[in-house]
Amino acid sequence: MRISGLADASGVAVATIKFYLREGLLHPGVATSATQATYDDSHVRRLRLIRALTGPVGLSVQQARAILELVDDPGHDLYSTLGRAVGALPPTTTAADAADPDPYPRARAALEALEQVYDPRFPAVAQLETALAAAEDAGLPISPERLLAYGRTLRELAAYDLERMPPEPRAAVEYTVLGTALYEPVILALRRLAHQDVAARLDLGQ
Amino acid sequence: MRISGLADASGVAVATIKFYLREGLLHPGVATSATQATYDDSHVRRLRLIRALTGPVGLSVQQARAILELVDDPGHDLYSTLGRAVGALPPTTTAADAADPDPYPRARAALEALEQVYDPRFPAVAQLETALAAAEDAGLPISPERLLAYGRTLRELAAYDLERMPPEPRAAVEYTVLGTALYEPVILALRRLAHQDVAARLDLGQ
DNA sequence: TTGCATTGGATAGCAACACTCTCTAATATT
DNA sequence: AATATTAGAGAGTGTTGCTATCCAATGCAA
Repeated sequence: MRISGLADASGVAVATIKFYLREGLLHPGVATSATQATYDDSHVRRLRLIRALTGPVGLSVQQARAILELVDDPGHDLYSTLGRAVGALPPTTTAADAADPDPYPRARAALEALEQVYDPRFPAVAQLETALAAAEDAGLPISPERLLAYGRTLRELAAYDLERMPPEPRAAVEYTVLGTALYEPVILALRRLAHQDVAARLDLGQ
Repeated sequence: MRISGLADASGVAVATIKFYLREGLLHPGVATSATQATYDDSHVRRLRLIRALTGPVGLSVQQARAILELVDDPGHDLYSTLGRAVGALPPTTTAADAADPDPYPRARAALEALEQVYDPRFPAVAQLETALAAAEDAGLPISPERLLAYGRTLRELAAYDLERMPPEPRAAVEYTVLGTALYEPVILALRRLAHQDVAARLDLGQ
């Protein structure tokens, strides 16, 4: 398959495919001459993945590249690979000042209350801190009880996810990394729909 | 307080405040002369909210304006106000073709399985459909069982949220609209941390 | 009251982003 | 032989979220 065939098969414009090649999101085809290369099904699948990440998931090209690199070349332990995947996902946070003895007070309190194992260098800790601070700044602070309720519920979901992890390591990394990214929009949509469902029942009951 | 005082009090640059005024995110101060206006605490609070929405929550200026307008001027029923709020939130989806008899097959199946009340015009339905289609395209389809598990759990969380809704209508709208937007990053961060916690315990157990 | 600082308001500029277009020389295809 | 397509590189485009510059009017301190 040549580039125009790949464009047809994937629904992505030739110019855009060339852009992804240049940006290193898509592996090159096999060159058959100075002006020709052939592409196969792996390119079609990869393009679908790229479009899913840059489209519905809302990643930038940079973030998508980071995720794809992790899938292509995962580390050996799940814990740190997950950490790196989350670091590539929005919202982007900057590392805390090394001199600060307690850079994430809100997040630390929440995680201690939940009795969760965590590493302060893990990006999601900073993300949690930032999100909690933002809610506070906006005048809607999250109470410890609510945080506990949220945390417990989400931990159930996480356990559900990891119980269903494929046994083969390579597939496991793909499952966890892509699952983190791809399932988040589903979770947000379901939460929004659940709110509306509950609100509708309340309105009807009035 | 003049504009430079507002800048000091909020930590937002004068030029940026002017930008928000122009864009209609921030209400004007009270003009005291042709070249002077005074700002008060309501402007400081609003700026904090704007920064929370455009920063950690990741909204564009356009989206933030839509949310703020809803908070300023809510409708009377919670259900439709929530609908409009979700419509302003990412991921943005386009309306389905009116001719299509079943524009959201995946979302419909999920919501029917969950026995949830929903309106197909509600933006989160399209968001769910898009997210489910993206997961499929990327090669990680979400099984009906998983969707059911996610949906049930998130419905519990939604019920928890609405139980704690303030009684006063105006405050209720602010709570639901801002809570939808502001708490989402918290939920994502908690989910990511829960995954890592579960993964760490698995690694240790090996 | 003189003179420097600040203000509101308008306009222009800028850097990042995700493409998209154009061009060229080398090949394929017919 | 004529036409189309390709890889690869570079420049151009439209959008976004500020940021900088200017101006004339005003405030305020000496």
